[in-house]
Amino acid sequence: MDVSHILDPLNDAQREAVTAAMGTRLVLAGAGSGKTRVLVHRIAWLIQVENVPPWSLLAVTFTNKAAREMRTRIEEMLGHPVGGMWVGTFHGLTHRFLRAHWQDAGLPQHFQILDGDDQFRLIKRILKALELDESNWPPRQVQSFINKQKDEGLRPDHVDAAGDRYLTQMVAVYREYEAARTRGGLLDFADLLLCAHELLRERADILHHYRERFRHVLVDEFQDTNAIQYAWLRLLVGPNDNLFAVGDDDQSIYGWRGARVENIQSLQRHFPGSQVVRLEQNYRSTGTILKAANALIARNPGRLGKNLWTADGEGEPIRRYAAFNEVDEARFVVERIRKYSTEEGYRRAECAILYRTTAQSRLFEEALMNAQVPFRVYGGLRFFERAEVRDALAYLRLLNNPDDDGAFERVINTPTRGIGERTLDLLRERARGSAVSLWQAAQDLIAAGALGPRGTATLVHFVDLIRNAQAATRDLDLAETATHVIEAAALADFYMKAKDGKGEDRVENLGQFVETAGRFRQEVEDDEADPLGAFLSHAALEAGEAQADPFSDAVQLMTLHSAKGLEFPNVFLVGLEEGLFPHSMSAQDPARLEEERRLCYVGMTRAMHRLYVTHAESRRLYGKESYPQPSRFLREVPPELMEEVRGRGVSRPAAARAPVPAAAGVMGGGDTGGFHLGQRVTHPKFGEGVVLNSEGRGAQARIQVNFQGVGSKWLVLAYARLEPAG
DNA sequence: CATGAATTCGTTTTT
DNA sequence: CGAATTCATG
Repeated sequence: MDVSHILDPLNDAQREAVTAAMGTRLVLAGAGSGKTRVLVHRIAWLIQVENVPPWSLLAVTFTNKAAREMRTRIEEMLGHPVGGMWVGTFHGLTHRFLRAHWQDAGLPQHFQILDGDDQFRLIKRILKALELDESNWPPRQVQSFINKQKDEGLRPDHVDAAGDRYLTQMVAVYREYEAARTRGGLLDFADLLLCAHELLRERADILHHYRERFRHVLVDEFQDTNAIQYAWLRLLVGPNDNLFAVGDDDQSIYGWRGARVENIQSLQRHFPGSQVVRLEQNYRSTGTILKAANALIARNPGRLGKNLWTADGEGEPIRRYAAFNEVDEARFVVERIRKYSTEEGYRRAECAILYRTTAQSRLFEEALMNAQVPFRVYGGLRFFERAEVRDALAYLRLLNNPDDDGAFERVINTPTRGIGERTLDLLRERARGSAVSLWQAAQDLIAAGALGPRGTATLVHFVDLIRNAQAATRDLDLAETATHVIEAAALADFYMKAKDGKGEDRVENLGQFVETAGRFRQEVEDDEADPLGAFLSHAALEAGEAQADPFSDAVQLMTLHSAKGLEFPNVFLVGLEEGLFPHSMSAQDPARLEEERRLCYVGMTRAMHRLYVTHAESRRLYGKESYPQPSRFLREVPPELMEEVRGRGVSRPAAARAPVPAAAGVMGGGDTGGFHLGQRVTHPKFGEGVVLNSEGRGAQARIQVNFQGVGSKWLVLAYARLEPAG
């Protein structure tokens, strides 16, 4: 077998990983070191050289996009489609597994998936039923509690709430949630893994079968795995010991949603024969960018250790720009982008603006709009998340299973058909009282004549609508069914009449929805027994692309989180200010601060040729002016790698120079002697600076001032001869 | 039951 | 400041 096509494009470390003998391998793949390439080539190596049959391979990723990319690249490399191999996301694969083993897992045959939004609504309904006040029990908090437990593999019975009133109540809600979820024949995202794990754990025969089959398990982005995902992997791999995990502890940025970097260390403990390969040669960035990123991330303790290097040149210095305010920051960035795209021949799509929080995008959107520069913002609503699409989906769900309370609640009055809160409350009460679905309760109340003429009529109308649609679509395919239901419910009319001006868009999306359903039907095996059920799962597991035309040449705007895995010739990392980045919510906890630093590392390593870091000296935040210090991350980059960009000689706007006085002593908690935070002051020895903080009162009062060129100092107010800067 | 006013509350997000 | 959600009123 000629293996040159597999090995020739690889460097030594990559080759070592790809050709490794059987056994568990941990590939620590630095940013831009060819991680996907290694995964793809490893699979090609196993199939073509080690003669591993494709059906004994399982490759798992986090996102559908990554899964698609991996499959495409494998098939390109092999020159033909690979049948039998399982490539997908954790959720996609476990879903497939549970669909095959619904009976063993004790699930209804046509169980459906509860997505995040449905889950949230269900929790709200439960809180209401339990008469818990939402201000004391915020649904978001309850939701994250439940998901956290599940991500740790804990069912309600496993949570030890002894003696803790708060926990006890949370667990009670969790239990009630589980009951409602089970009644509806639903699994949430975490359940997919939890149930798959439990089934493998409890059924030796099934476990044996899958271990025999999947002799090779490969995982991408291993540092992002949570407890249950890792437990599932371990169980599946078992004594085969053929786990090929690729990850980078320095790019772990999802700790807040349950990811455990520690899994990387655990892997080496749990698989004692495992070997580590480091990929440190970077093919993306200039030497300067890598040096800066290395220096930054070196501040984090407890790393596995990795130093990126490049065979290419140093490149340009990192450019740092101190903007007067957030508007100036946006103006500056847009001006540079214009310059690069007009004078230097870069495409606009080769410029990315990366920010910490989504709220920051607006300023850049405005500035780009003013400058008439096309742009694309990532992370908006995706196709299956649009209200009109979710409405149409809810109708399909109701056809599929009328006892789906979530779907019922969503469309009972969409379009408005005169069923209000009071009728709905009666329904809910009845449903809860007799432990039946809302659908069943509706029939019962109609039969009992318990509703009054108006309520009865509207409810009968709705029940008939669903029943008739069920009957009428029995022999129709997916797209025809969707069309029928949209017609029958008069959804298009409803959106057109809504005066939010989005009617046209919405109706167009409905059309696209029908098309999507049609296309799905074609892609799915013809022998799919339950195309509607499969389509609904697909909609839940894959929310689709976030609109926008990926081919247009537009500046890319996104959060640092969504930038992971991408690269751009010109990167603008904006808002590098204390409080914003690192975010104030993470400032207290060292672990979270380290994650912020990794986020910064991820951002910097997205840049190929040029990296800009910007911060504003004054920023309007929540309607108030703030005067943030430059981010500590700026100080953690060696100064010799950076070059300050001066403004174009525009004079500082008066607003930034002389902020509106705030009440003395309020913000810093101390006595400021008439100065206020953010005020510019002069000191006979240290020169000009900005008031940052204060503490103490009277003779003890101290004030912190950040002096230009000197740094920040705490001064005793009584002795410091401070004067307002003129 | 729909509409505008009042109020609240501000990370990161995939499946 | 602005969105998103709740509240009071035709």
